[in-house]
Amino acid sequence: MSRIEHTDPTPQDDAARAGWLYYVGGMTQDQIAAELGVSRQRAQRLVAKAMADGLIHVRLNHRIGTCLDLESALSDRFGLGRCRVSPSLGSADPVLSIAPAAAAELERVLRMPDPLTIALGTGRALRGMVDAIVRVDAAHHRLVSLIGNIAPDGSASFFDVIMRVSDKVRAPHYPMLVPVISPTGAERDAFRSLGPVKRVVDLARAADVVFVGVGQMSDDAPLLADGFVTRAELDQMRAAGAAGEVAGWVFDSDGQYLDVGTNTRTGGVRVEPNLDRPAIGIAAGASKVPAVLGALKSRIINGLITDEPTARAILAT
Amino acid sequence: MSRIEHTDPTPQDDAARAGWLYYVGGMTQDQIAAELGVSRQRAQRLVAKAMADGLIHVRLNHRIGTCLDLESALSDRFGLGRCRVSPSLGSADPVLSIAPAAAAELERVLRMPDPLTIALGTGRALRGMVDAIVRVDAAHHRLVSLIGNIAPDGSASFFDVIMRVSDKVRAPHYPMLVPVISPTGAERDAFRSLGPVKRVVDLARAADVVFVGVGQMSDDAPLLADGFVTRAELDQMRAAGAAGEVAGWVFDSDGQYLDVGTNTRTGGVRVEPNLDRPAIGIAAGASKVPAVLGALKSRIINGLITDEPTARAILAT
DNA sequence: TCCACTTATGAGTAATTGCCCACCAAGCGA
DNA sequence: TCGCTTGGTGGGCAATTACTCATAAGTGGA
Repeated sequence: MSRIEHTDPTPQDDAARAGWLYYVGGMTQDQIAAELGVSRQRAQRLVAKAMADGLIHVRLNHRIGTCLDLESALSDRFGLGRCRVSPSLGSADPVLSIAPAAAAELERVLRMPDPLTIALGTGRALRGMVDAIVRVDAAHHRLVSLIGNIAPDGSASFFDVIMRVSDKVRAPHYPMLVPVISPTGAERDAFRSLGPVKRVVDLARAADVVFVGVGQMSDDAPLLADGFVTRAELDQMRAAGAAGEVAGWVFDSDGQYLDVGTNTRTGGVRVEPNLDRPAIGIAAGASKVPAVLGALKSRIINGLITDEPTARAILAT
Repeated sequence: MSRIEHTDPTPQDDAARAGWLYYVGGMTQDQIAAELGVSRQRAQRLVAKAMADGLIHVRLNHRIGTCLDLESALSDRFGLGRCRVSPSLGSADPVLSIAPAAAAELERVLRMPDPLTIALGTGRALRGMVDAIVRVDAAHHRLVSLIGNIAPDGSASFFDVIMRVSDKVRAPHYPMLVPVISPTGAERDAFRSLGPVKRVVDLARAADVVFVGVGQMSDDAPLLADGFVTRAELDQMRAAGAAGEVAGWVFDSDGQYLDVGTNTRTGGVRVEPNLDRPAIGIAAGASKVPAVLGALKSRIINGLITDEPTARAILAT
């Protein structure tokens, strides 16, 4: 008889087991309570915890006809290499809708056997994507950040997309150790001239795949909400035609990068239009439509993951 | 403005959408009913249908410590290349427990970019695995059956594992057009000498990966239940030491193939012990323990996907 | 055209779940 | 030691969901 190492189940183990019994086994919480020898209330809490901790992954295994139609319409019009349209979730946060689709796409890339350099932006959509991916082993890939990781207030909490992916898939990650937006162009250039920064910049520029969010420049602009640009700067850039932003780089409604405002001081790497490698935009929401449209027009992104209402709105223009 | 092809949503589309809203969006059935413009009862039925049709995939994204311990104990003892132990689902059918784990493993293989020949057996466990896989595009692989597809009663319904995989992943499939077990050895040999059969046999023998169920030889033997062997043949083989069966080929408690009973008339390809390629057994249940143990001992299988109680029982011997 | 038969629908109802709250036990600073 | 916070527990209850059943709506064959 073999000896089995006996490790005590952690709270997460219990939650995982409860979630397993509930979602896969289809048992009632009463039955789970009996099986695990705990109270029904505890079983309920374990099941809820399993969900909250993302231990249980739910994914839709059916392409809804309407969404497929939208995908092909978008692909045709903008010549996209990759396009996914998730069904709407009604009035709920659209990030919830696109996160699983984005996660599936990132996983697909991560599962490629040849070593790749994967460049990532930031933002709520990317963050949702990361939370939704399952742990896969992808230690042969390199993850590189497109955007600086030094925030005006010094906090870096918003910029842990790359770190979280790295955590989950054990791939080496290369954060870009520069301010997202420097106070002056000179300071930005000073950072850029540092050897380690240069290397990360070169890596990002040569990335085999790019995943980015797309920011709007309306009053709810992420750049404004997160304190990277002031209201005055936002107004100035809007006056110059700003319609959207990718990795902090602002462009107009035709997807042409501007030469004004914070664009002269942005620290990260710009995603060049017409890349010959996949540059996938992940964005949904009514206010993002002009931004996404611009990025699609000039092919700053050549792939799109969005939701149904956004897809319709883009096609309606 | 682009023209969007407008295909009417199929019943499955509605079900998928309802399931999406319910499981991903976390909406109540009342809300879904309002969103889709149907009655609450209909929403409930759509959600149930989405689940029943396998449109919603639920998977556990956490390795429970206890199961990891069992996996390493099994790997150590039997020198396994691959080993997965699923948490038990209590008294529920163990196939439900191992199917998702088996599906994940098959998907992993299907996602490999180099063309592979994948050999498959049959049985309830394999059938469960197939039902649990998601649609991936794997047209570059070839699927080959290890076991004949002509049943004594002429029906082939039980043998559609390979066809179902093929359906889901669009890979070419090569069924073995011979009786599972022929009435006489001579007839079996006659089938085997046919050109098309020979080619499938050669393909199966050279398979890069093998997935098989493991059958028990106790009174609930699948071979008996499905009418491939008679009670008398079963008793004869048991008297000769039969402990289990893989792809219809019967072996003893040490995993040595027997030369008696139906083994002289079995139509399919035998999985040879000590393959240098993965041969993964998918089996769980108390009555299968001696069979699995035998197959592990002689390395007819060098990988195992099972559940917690079965793993414990195997290790307790 | 009608009838037997299957299939879908909505009402009602029992089971199940999510959540609030009062309680308890352990840890901790005064 | 005491009072306080923190984290967990189970009772109770309202909300939500699953199931049963009677009925309506089709469907194919005579």
